[in-house]
Amino acid sequence: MSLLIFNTLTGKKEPFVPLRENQIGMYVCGVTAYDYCHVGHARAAIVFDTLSRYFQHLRYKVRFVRNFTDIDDKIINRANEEGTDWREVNRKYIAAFYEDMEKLNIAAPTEEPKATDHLPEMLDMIQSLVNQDKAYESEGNIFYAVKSFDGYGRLSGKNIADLRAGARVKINKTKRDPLDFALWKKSKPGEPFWESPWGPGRPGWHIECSAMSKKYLGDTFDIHGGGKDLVFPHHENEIAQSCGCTGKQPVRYWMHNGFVNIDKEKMSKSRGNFFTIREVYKKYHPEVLRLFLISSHYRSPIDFSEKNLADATTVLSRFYEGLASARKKTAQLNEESIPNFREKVNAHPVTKKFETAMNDDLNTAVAVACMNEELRNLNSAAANESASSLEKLAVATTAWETAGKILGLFFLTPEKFEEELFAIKNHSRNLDVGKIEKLIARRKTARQSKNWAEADRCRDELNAMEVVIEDTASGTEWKLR
RNA sequence: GGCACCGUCGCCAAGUGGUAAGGCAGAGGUCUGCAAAAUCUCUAUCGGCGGUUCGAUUCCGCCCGGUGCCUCCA
Repeated sequence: MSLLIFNTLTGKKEPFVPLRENQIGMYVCGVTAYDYCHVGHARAAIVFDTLSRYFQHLRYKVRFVRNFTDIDDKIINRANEEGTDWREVNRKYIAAFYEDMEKLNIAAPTEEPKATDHLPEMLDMIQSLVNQDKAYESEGNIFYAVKSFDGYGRLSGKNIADLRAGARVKINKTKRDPLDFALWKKSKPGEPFWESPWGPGRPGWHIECSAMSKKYLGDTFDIHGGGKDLVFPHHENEIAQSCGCTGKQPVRYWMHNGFVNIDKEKMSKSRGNFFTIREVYKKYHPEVLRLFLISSHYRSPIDFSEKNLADATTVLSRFYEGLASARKKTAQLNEESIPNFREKVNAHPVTKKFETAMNDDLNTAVAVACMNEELRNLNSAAANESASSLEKLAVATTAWETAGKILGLFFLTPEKFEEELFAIKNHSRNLDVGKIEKLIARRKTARQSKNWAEADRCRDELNAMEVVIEDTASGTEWKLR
């Protein structure tokens, strides 16, 4: 049973074999810091965070690099629009990025390099390409000569001859070939610039990833990830640059996640059909968003909709409630009191099923299904009075919870989750908690005197406020529908 | 125009050459004063037409429908 990963380069699922035993080098394209992140960014972050967590579960040491593009036309434009400095734009949106990601329980990567901190590395690479005649200067710009690299197009499955250069973008007359791309762009007056052997300018977009992945992970590393939209030209160009420079294949496994759609169409900035992550947080819990995004396979498109988020909310609430009741039932047990606890957890059927799903190209959809199935067992066992089964329940609960944590779930206590969910649901309703509690107390009194009619009246009133009550052994509990 | 991908229950979503996971919604039962929660049971032959095969939803071809990439984009 080994891990299979779909490699964009070959178009097939391949057994994953790391370059160095027990150690993985992984580079994921981060964001250009010029605006708030949308749900598409969340998906990419979640996919590769989950992959990293799973690698760690498999006892690999992961060196995870995720960059920030902090110099680019869009950043400069945004600075002009907002009437500030481009550095201020970076500061603002990188801070926002961290806020959004933390709430999604995205773990910090090992390294988070920024393009502008790596000018020497980029200039070195460009120089090397120029020296080898794989890049040329034209009017203060440096372009990569695509024709000099015969592997160009392999990643994206494109035939260079088939590309209709200029079909959608004006042909730049300063290039020798329309497919050539900029390694270095001459700066225009008033733009930020760095000195170079070819005059003042700034790096092209693609070169930063080649330079930074090389610096932090070496000439060849295991995994490079990003959204499908980066396959061409970004990653294609990266291969051309890195390979052109070092003569080595830079990446062993290329992984690309599918898009988040709205009404079947790709969510994107240019279409304007996007929801920022922070907008979503106003109505749905961040962990709900995470669960929703891992409920489909990472390479499939996923349709973002209110119904889907609402369904995910229902499921996650069930997860947390099940976790709470299973833990409550096994509260008097601990790891030490159960012989070979860890081994039992690792050998538990849910652990095995979970690993089988994840080993199949990170099939989180099946992994979530496993959790749903096991939850039924957990709930049944938690409702069972038999003390002899408690040990089993404790093992099963930990196995189940561990699987959830690898998926990046259960980063809150059930109580905290419930509290935050309440806050989100109540945000638009603004219910009077005092009134709710008063009604529950009145119902309690009525029930004690078997005045069912009065008790039901109280409940109807609560129901009208979308308050659902639940009579348990330890008293009446309530939550928002 | 080139190159890819997708079309599975009302909705979401896995999957396999031998007759289809899971979730939401729905129906019924248990439990409950009644509810709720939990639990149990039930609900699809996989866009269409051909082909290959003992057998296809799963492979091949065509058609229909949808999407993506060929510009920046997770």
